[in-house]
This record gives sequence, structure tokens and C-alpha cells, in this order.
Amino acid sequence: MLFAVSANDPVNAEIAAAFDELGTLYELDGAISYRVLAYRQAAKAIRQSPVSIAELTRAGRVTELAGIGKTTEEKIRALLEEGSIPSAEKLKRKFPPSLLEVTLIPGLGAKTVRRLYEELGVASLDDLREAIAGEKIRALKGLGPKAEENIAAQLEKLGADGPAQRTLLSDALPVAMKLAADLSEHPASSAVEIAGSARRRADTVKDIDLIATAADPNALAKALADHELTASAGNPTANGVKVTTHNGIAIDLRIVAPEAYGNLLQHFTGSAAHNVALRERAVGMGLSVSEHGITDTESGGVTVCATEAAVYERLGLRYIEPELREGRGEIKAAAADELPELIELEDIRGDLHSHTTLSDGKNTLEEMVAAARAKGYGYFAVTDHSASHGFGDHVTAERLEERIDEIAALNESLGTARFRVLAGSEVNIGSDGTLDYPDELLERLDWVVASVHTSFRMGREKMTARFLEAMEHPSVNCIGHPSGRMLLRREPYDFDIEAVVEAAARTKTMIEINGNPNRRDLNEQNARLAADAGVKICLNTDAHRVRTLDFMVYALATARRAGLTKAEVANARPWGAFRKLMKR
DNA sequence: GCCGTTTTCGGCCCGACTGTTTTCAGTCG
Repeated sequence: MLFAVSANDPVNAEIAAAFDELGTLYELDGAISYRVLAYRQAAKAIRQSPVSIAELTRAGRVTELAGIGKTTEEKIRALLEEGSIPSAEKLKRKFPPSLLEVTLIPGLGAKTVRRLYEELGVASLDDLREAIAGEKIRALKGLGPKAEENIAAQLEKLGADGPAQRTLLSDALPVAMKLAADLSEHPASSAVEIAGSARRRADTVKDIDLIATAADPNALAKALADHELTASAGNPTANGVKVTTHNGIAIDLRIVAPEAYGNLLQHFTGSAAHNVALRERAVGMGLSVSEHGITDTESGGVTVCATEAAVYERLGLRYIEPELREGRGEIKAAAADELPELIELEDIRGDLHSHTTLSDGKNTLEEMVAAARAKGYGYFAVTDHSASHGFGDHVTAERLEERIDEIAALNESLGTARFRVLAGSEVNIGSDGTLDYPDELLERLDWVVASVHTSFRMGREKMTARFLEAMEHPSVNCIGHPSGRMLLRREPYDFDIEAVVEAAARTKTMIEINGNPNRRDLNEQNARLAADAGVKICLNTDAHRVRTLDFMVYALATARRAGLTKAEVANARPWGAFRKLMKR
């Protein structure tokens, strides 16, 4: 794993991984399922925490997180102090660590894996291959030739491209939209919608869920199986079909009767955690929720809902936007009518991070500005890389001076048009927190984004101090892609997010949500934290060409998942009001 | 193991599919 190297504490992702592993070990050991579930939920809570779990634990506050109780707290302490969890060590003496990778094979759960281990001595993926070659699995009671074949097929798949990969939302969403549009146009269909994590606009997705109603369900399922994007398909039935596209994305189409369309869409939009919380609430009301309807437990009467809004209404809740459905307290908020009014794309009035051919962009200043105007924005900051950027894409102080004049002339030529181009820069924050242009030049700029592009692994304290130093600079308006994460590729660097947002609020430095779909940085948890601290958030694209000005939708998606309102987003204001929020 | 608009104990969401079975366990979402 690619974690920042420091002699300090394990980061949240490492602690979470330890609890996921512990859950699997207990599952192999035959513990009651709720105990296993509890560890998985603890792992999730740890992974999603915006603040350091190690620090929270030392402060005695970690049990404030939902899903973390006294036992988990003790185990985290052991992990911090001794480097491992005693109960996990004990279980690892019982089950070889290589057995854990066997549980990763789809279709093989803990119960089966344990039987394979105890009855056939299968302790690793290699052992499993041997057992299949010797046709030993089909001899086990309850398993047969078909089960053996399925395991063999999954093993082969695993060998080809490793365990199931997640896909960036930006790779999956266009495919999902194309398929939903084509299926909508099919004569047999009456409604098709994207559900699942793609509808919730998560950072990455495992597959794409499509929900439909159709006059001829078999024909619609067949249409997807025969679609030009489909590489392989399962058996199409009236209930739907599962296919894989040529670019390897799994698609799951489900077709239902129109009366229960709302129930089904709600169910398959998820998340699992949201649905669990929803059903728990329903049980308390004497109701039982499923994808087919809402049943009154006493009378047995079933309410079917054509819309999602009707599902939530029946449960005494305001409609909950898909982006909020992650089981992070949105049900309680909906019950109390305290859901935030989420920001919309139409609210965005400007984009404050972009590049041109002056550094590493692909379009000229004029082309980028014309495209930004066409989006209906009122202002647009051009922020090419700075003097020390490297890769031959740096901008010298002299060249930036010329750029400032070019932009002044451009603004002049726009005349009475209600549009303003901001002369800006994306300035490198050096490892000591200093910037790579002289102060006098920075003062001449309208807008300065400061970002870290070097020395990612300097350690938590130094990295935090580096940000604080940059934010104290009077010319720095905004921090760019603060965590440096690259989704599916690079972990965020280690820094104290709480200290950074506190300093940002104090110094009136904004923090961006970078909309590049590889980044989405701030992430949703940290964006919530920043907004709560009083930091004004910018939704930016970091566009390097005209086309990627569209990345605003991903910045918006993260903002909505963070529950941000229009008031919490700086560039949801017209220029006059935005300007008043600026540090200078 | 966690948690509290019935509860500090006793519950803890719901159904489909698959492969193996003559009624169900395991897995998944």
C-alpha cells in the first residue's frame, strides 16, 4: 500500500484495513454474524473519518463515532501501542493469513472457505487451484460440479486482472448514461434510470445499476445483452440481465412493474448503510421495507410507491437526495426536517482554477475564456503553474507579468460584458511553506491558488506547518487539491486537516474542491469539516482544456455528498459578493 | 460488537439467486 512514510501513527486506512481483516478472521472462526458486521462497520467508520483516528483515540474521543464502542476502542489502542490486535494475532495462528485471500473470491464466503480448509486443507489460492484440478471440491457435501466450475472461473478472472477493480465515476457515468439513454429509446421500455453508487455520485463505482419498467421486459433485457457496448452477457430474463461492457464495467439491469418503481429505485440506489438505517426506522413504526413495497406488519397491507418521494413520505421523512444516502445521519436529519438545501450546478457563478497553453494546458487563454463565458459564468480565473513547476511547463516571473497585461487587455476588450477574467496563478508551496514568486508579483495578481506539487512524504507535522505557512501569506486566496490524493492510484499525504481548516477560517483562505475526477479533493468528509469550521469552499475544475471545464459536475457531486449549501460555497455568489469574501 | 422515541439486555433489514437439494444453506447486494 502507498501510505505516506513516517515513523508516526498508522493512518485511518491502515487501521480500517486491520478491522476488516479482523472481521473476516472472526467470520472464518464462526462468530455470530452481528459481531462480524460490527467490525466491518467500525472499519468503515474509521476509513471515513476525516480526522486522525489515532489522535481521536488518544484523546479518549474515538467512541464518539457511531459504530465504535469500548471493545473496538481497546483494540485500536493495542494497535497503536503494540502494533497489532491481540485477538487478530490469536486467530491468525488458527487460520493461515493466505486463507484471507481465498475469501476474496466472489461466491466463496467464509463458511465455504472454512470447510475447504478443514476438509481439503485448502489454505491459499494455489491450494484452491490444485483442489479444482483434482476435482476434489465437487466431492464435498453441498457442493457439486457446478460450484467447482464457478470457483474455477472466478479464479481465472482473478488471475487475469486481480480482485474486482473499482472504476472512476468519470469512466462509468458516460457509459451508464449512454446505456440508459439507448434503453429509454427502446420501444419496449417505459422508464430507465441509473441507480446505485453512480446515482449517488460516489468517487468510484464497482458496477452500474440500471432500473427500468417495460411493456416487454424480455425484449428490453435482450436489447442490453445485444448492445454495441456489451462484451459479454448473462441470460436475459423478464427480471433483467447482467452484462459486462467492452471496457470491463459490470452492468446490472433490473426490470419491474411500474407501480413499485419508486420502491425499486430507492432500494437499488442504496447505499446499503442507508437502506439498513431506513429499514430499522421502519421496523420501529411497525413497517417492513423491501424493493417491492412497504408492508404494515400488523395488517399485512402493502403500500407500493411509484416514486421515491412516496417511499420516504410513507416513512415520515422528507425526500433525501441520492448524494446524501450514505447512512451518515441523513435519516435522522430528514425526520427532523433538517436536511441541507444542496447546492445545484446552476448556482455556480465562476471557476477559479484553470490552465492554458502558457503552462501545461491544451487551449489558449482566449479559447478558455470564451468557453467559460459560454457556460454562463460571471468570472473566471486563469491560474497557470508557477516558476518552479518543471516538466518544461513552468512560467517565469517575466512571462507572468506579460500575462497580467494580456488579461488586462482582454478584460478591456470585453467592455461592458458582465464577465471578468482574473489574472491568477497556481503557485507551488515549497517544502518550507514559501511560494515561488516574489511578493510584489503575487500582489499584482487578482487571484492566487497555492498547491503542493512536491515533497509529498515529509510527514504529518511538517506538511501541516507547510500549509499553515502558505495560508498566512496575504496573497494566497485558496488552497488547491489539499490532500494530493489520486483516486485508485495515490493515497493522500499525511497532514492535520483540523489544524488546516482552523487556520483557513482564521486567515480567510478558501479551500477548493478540485473537480478533476481523479482527485475530488477536498473529499466529501473533509469538505464537511471545512464548512463546519467556517471555511468558504470553492468548486473548481483545474481544467487543462476547454472540455474539462465540465469537471465542475464532479466538484459539485462531492460538494453535494458533503451536504454543502449554496451559502457554504464561495463561487455560488456573483462577482461582487464573491469579491467581499476574498482575503484581499 | 453496538446501541437505546419500547431497551443497559436483547435485539440487530430484506429478498433473490444459485446450486444443491426434496426444503435449504450460503452468498450477495
